[in-house]
Amino acid sequence: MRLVVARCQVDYAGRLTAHLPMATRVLMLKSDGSVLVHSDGGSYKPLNWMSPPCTVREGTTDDGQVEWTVTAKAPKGQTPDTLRILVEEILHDSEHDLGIDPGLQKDGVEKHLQELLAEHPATLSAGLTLVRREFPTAIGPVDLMCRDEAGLSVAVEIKRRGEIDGVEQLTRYLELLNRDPLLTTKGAVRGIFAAQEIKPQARVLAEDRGITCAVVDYDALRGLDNAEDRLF
Amino acid sequence: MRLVVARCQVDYAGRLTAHLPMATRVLMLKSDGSVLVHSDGGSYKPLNWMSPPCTVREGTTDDGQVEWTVTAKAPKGQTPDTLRILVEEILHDSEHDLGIDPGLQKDGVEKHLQELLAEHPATLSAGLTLVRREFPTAIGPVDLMCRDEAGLSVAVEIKRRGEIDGVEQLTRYLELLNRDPLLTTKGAVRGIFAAQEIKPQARVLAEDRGITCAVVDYDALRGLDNAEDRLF
DNA sequence: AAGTGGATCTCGTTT
DNA sequence: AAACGAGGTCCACTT
Repeated sequence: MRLVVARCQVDYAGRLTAHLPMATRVLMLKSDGSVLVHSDGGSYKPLNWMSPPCTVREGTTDDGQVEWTVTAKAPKGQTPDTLRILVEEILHDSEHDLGIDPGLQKDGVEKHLQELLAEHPATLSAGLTLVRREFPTAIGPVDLMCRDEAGLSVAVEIKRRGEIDGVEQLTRYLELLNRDPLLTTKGAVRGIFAAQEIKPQARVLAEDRGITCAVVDYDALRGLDNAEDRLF
Repeated sequence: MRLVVARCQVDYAGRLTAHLPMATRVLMLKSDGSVLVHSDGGSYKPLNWMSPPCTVREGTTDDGQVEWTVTAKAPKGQTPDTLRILVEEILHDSEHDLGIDPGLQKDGVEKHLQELLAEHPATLSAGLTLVRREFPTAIGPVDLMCRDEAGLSVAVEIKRRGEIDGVEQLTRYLELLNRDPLLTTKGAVRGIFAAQEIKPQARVLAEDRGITCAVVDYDALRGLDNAEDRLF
């Protein structure tokens, strides 16, 4: 990774043509050949860039100015995109060995949602209390096992996006759970399908099978949680 | 703009939660408070980031480690997104004054002409039909690629003011396009140089090279377009 | 200000 | 490998 701060002008030709007038900018040259041109503002998107795979060629113009030409690997039969950086003055230039990056862990919302709903099961249905998280069955753990005011067992399946396969999953769980005499003493196990967003098809299927749909307000739950944290 | 290379760990909580294990990365702290965390690879998208408006607070943990907490301006009633950067070791740290950036030029006026002519290619030459806009070549996209009544390919270069360099540009495109057997089955690719105003020198050069000049009546084209809009 | 559609989209997952 | 959908989308333009 090479970090350069320079007065430069940038021209891009590819799907579109674009031009950056001479000004001071940050150039990030990654070891895979990709180049990012950033200004001091805006969002995470660079003013201009070249995505890998691509190659950087360093040259000089007739005037003796430094010129970087970044050429993308052309898709077969197509023409390569090019990024031309004309450097007027280099204000900073440093090279850094970052090593390989272990990469981003997206602790999906699903897991966080499960934690939050385990803390606040009553938001799903009034009077609901948690029995345990990750309640084991022969075909995998049920996200939340709860009990309602009437003492009935309630199995909760949590998804970020509620789609048909999630309903199928919960249905299979309910099938198994309803064979367990310990869970059905007061009556059949109820199912709640909880998600931030429930697709229409999934909702129809769920309701057809007597499964309750619960649209979860993630932000509200987080707020609820934070409010409690502040109390203690 | 502050550029930092550091061994750090990053945690994001917002629409989703995400975690970056301890590793060496580049941190870009822009003057609007926004922060970008980049690795040495991937595309222009940072591993993690915080978009403006947001604020950075520099603190120290109980262990004495540097910790940056970036907090987004929360939408009303909602909980703010946060980005926590735990810094283990700083390998590079520099501050740069970039000034304001003049911003990206995405060829604008010319673009509208291109749209209008793409809608009405026959105004350039009777019987002309559009094949595609921004037809790609190795040295940049041809504004319009068309076909005439005889089935010949026609490359159209559009300028607001037609000057010599525009003719040179179209000449380069034609040179490349005429090497493509798919475009030249019925004969050589023709060129049309279209502009609101064509300078005499450019006209001479174009005609010398067998390129047709077309003076575009911008107002008439707009009228034509509006008339069609009224019909449908 | 809110909504809409495109993007040099990027980034996953599925087919 | 291509196709499809979602995104902490971003971004410009419209209502």
